[in-house]
Amino acid sequence: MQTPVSAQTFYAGEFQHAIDEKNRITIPARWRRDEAEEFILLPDSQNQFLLVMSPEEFARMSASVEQSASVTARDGRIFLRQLHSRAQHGIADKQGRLVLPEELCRKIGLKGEVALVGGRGRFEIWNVARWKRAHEEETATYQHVANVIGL
Amino acid sequence: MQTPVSAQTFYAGEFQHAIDEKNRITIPARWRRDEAEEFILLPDSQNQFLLVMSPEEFARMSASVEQSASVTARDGRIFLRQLHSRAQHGIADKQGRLVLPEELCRKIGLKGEVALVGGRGRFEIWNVARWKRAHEEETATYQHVANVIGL
DNA sequence: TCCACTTTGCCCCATTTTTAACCACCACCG
DNA sequence: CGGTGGTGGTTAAAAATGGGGCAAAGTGGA
Repeated sequence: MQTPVSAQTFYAGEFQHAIDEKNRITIPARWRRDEAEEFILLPDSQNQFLLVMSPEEFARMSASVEQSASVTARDGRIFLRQLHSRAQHGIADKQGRLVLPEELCRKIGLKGEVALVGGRGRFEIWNVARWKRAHEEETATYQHVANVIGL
Repeated sequence: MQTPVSAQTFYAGEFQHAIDEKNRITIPARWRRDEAEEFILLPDSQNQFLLVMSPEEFARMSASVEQSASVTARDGRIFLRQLHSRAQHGIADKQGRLVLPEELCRKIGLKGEVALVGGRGRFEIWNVARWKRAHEEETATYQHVANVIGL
């Protein structure tokens, strides 16, 4: 692997893009690494949003579950089984667009406008309306912590 | 990392500049390090002003949250999530101007004239009117503390 | 089992919109 | 007056978007 954990990709910012009738989403140019990049698509446990990450990041995530002290070996196995069956491959086309399977879009409610939310090692794709709602809830926590650490 | 904490950049002073219709702000010449410098743009938790810092400084900030004893693990996670999604990359052009995303300007109310306020490792960009108000409030506290420590 | 026929995915091209590089001026300060 | 720093506009490049067409894969019937 070329990227050590400490140099994890950082997807900065938040974007709002269209998703067209063919379920294609343009990945922000600043987030692109190489042409025809490969991603793992993973709906979150509540089907609220779609997690997108590199195969390497996915491997890291799997590994961290296995090593977690707070999860029993049995639960870990079951979790990983589901994790792998829920995950899908996604490949960006030469225009830098990610094509999403029809069913995923329906399940998560991705249509028209979607929000792309950056993060460390991964990013999320949301239905815009739902994202705004979820975002506001988190803002309270954000402000609280910001005050504590003086930001 | 090349810059040790002790050699943190210090942006001295306070400037008042125009922001043009393309949302470009000239960074004071004295604050410039290299050509086409890269910054992280982070709105403060109340959207009162825009924090600008180097990627290194941002990494330091993230790390300090993770290590803070006064924040629970869960709150820390939520905070970091938001921190990373709120932050944006900004690159200065060859004239030494920072281009701000349209939405950030709207959210924080940056238009026409803005105030650039220096600090340790970072600086802030304010709406002029709001800055003056906040500044006056702070001046009282400053004088009080100055008297206490004999400055 | 083989041959239509439909469906889906992928690739490429064209258009519009946005972003970044470049150039030129003005104004202030030494 | 001369250089540096700040500002405004123009041009060129890149990104976002939309649609068309070919090819491979899947389906059903003879």
